[in-house]
Amino acid sequence: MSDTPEKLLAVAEVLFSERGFYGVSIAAIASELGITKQALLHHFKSKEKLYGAVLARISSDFENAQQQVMVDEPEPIPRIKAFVAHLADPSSGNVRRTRLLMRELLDNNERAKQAEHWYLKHFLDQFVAMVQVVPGREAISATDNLGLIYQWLGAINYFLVSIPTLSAILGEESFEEMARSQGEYLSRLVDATLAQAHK
Amino acid sequence: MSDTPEKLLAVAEVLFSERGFYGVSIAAIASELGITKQALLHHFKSKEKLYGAVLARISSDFENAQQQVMVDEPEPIPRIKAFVAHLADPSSGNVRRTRLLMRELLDNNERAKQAEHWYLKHFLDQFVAMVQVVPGREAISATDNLGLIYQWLGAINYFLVSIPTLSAILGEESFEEMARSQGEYLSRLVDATLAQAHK
DNA sequence: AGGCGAGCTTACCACTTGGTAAGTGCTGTG
DNA sequence: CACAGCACTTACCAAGTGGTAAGCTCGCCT
Repeated sequence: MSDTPEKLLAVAEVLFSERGFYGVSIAAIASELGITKQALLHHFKSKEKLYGAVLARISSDFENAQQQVMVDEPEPIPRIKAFVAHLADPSSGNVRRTRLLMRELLDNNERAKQAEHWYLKHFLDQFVAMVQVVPGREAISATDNLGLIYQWLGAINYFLVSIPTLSAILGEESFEEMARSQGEYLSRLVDATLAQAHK
Repeated sequence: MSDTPEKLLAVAEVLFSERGFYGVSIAAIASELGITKQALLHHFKSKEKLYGAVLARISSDFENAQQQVMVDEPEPIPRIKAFVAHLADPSSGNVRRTRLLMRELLDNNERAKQAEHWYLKHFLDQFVAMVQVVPGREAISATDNLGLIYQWLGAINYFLVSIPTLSAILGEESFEEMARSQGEYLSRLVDATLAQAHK
């Protein structure tokens, strides 16, 4: 077979995001790939390390998107909006990545308490820097800016994670309406929270 | 032993919220309770049913809190703020409940796709009703109001779920600063998003 | 030609999983 | 006193878990 490691990680990402670390066996991932469990263990020495490689891939994807928007959009506020819109875009793989990161957020204090490097630390630092160049926010502490970012990330991630449930309880057409408006909701959220910041 | 069912559910809630449905075995829950696995299976016929009972308990807790705030606080906006503050209060058991519900949100489309009654449906309906009585929002569609609520819930839940991670990456003192400001952040979020709503 | 390591495979391991079956002791109630 | 039913136990099970050990085949380098 000899799939590329990229292919292995992509499949593992899908399964881990759908069922979580404990919910997926290495045998299940291997079977999805059409290889044996031991072939998978041959590439990544353990299940933990495979999972870690998946996380590292996601964090590097996010940082690339961040660099991209820094180049594409020079104005601070439109840049933030563009980045928020990218993170919330369900047509990218971000729904899957968001689900996986949410699971990691829930599990990591059990499994990786001593791992001092949190995968998204750099991503968050960059995000804070993006907010701190907005006129009027330079004087605001990094912690307060992070608090703001967490509101945005919370709104984005909670919606993405809820998509299957919302779709089921609202019905297809009501959900579609809500999903279509989501971009506008988020844009307004960024405006509103940035505007009233000078408390 | 003959613990009350309440005690069994409380312990199961703690474990499920920490490690998730797949991460906890019924044997682990039973051992934490000091009873045998089969004693636990005797009360709740299966692991699924035990988990369902835990979820039902949480949703009834939330609805009770909702009824309470309806009585205590007659003014629409202060009522919403009080309820948001309650949900975000880490000193209540809400951190645990939020974690569990977040896991359920991630897992339920796998495990309970056909279960037409979503545990928090009534909670959400009530919440929409709370927003719809705010002056100026009566004319706004339920879907749009739900979109707003999802931003609040996202901000609250994402922060609560992130507490262990944030505490680890920021350090204890920076995290404490952020946590102390959290109530104020949320109050401003509600104000800001309600204020600019008349698009 | 010989050796070597990458990339597998088959065989196996101890352990845990959720769940069943059958029985035991206790506490009513007729 | 008999008997029903609740709460619980021991004994067991098939299926799956992550992981190890050892061997096989191939291309590549000396």
